Amino acid sequence: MSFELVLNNIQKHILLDDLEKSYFVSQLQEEAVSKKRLLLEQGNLCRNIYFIRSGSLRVFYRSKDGKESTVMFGIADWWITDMYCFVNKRPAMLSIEALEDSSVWKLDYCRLKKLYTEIPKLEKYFRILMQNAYCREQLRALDNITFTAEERYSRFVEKYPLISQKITQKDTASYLGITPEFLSSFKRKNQPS
Amino acid sequence: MSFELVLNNIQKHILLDDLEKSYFVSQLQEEAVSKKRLLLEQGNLCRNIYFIRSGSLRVFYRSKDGKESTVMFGIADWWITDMYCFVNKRPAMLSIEALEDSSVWKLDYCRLKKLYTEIPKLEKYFRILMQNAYCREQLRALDNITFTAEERYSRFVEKYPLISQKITQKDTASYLGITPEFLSSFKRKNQPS
DNA sequence: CGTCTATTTGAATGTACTCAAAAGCGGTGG
DNA sequence: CCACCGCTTTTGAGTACATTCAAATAGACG
Repeated sequence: MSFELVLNNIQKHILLDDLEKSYFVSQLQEEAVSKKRLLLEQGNLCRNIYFIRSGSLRVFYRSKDGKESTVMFGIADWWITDMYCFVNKRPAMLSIEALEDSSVWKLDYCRLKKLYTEIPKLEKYFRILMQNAYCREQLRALDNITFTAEERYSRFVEKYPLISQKITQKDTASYLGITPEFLSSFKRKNQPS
Repeated sequence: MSFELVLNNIQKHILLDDLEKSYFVSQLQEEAVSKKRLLLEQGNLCRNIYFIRSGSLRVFYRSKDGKESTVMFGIADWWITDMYCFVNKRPAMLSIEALEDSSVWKLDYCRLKKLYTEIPKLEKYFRILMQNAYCREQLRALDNITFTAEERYSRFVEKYPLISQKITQKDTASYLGITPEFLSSFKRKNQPS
């Protein structure tokens, strides 16, 4: 039942035979999240890593005083979780909310661990995913310390055109680490229509 | 000849037999970098990943107008490189300089690739390294968008006491994304001795 | 000892935030 | 289908955070 997306994603990096494929997908569990609902809530144990089948999600941190910082957005064909808490079996520091009705495949820690021993090639697959994620985050950190808010905004729009189109300015601001008011003010300045 | 450090690092995560160990270390090449010299220079092809035997290094980006942003610091027992350019065989965007006389083991892309096929367990090892690096960078990005410069500074000192002790304020500032003048000004404010 | 770079200090400026209020927009119920 | 409600976005004034530039001081190194 439509495991195409995740299997194609995997096969960009490694080759699985039919048995491995069917075993891999047998370990996935479907979950639907409707708009504005949380897939993971800050404080709860983060048991799963999620592959997004459809929809879009936002991973964010909420500080004690209520300020939200968006760590990442996820769309179809992306893996998403609170990685630190997932791999260390800690209560989540991050929440994951659906920006629209979404559907994911989830894989819990034990199953993933078992998969690594049963299909060692998956180590390579996830090694490459982690490697890409690392590079992405390092570039983001570099952007954060190098550019002004305005520059960061235009770089974000360029890099993630699909995502930046569908999210609200409030969420964009919380990803850039600025207030929605300030984002609004420099968008106006640049669109003097 | 003192491969202890790197072999111990590996054995925190996977088990290699003696043959694998000796093969692995046979692929490493030693390189010495004296203080202020560059191990990698922005623009040059980034062929290697480096394991730091001794000393300390700084990975940084220099923009056209000469402003430097420090991406990371590395001390003994850490792996370091311009990961994005290493895995994509691109000219380096980052430079790596020695903060003091240092010594590294280097491993080039081809050798690492060969090692992955010959000792598949290494996929797990690097998967874990990449996973940790990803988590670290994600937390850093979160810090950058959530906290003020002053808060980021004290969090940095707490998280990396060894590193923060040995580096200059100029380098600290370039890691935090602020000017040395501003770092100096709030350090004074908090130490009214 | 002298040179070079890092650090400090201060004034002026620019970037980004806070708070408050108004306007816009989407969803929901009557 | 329209009216209302809640949330997002806009706008502006005042403030705080952080930079720039310049000059003085302190430290490191040959």
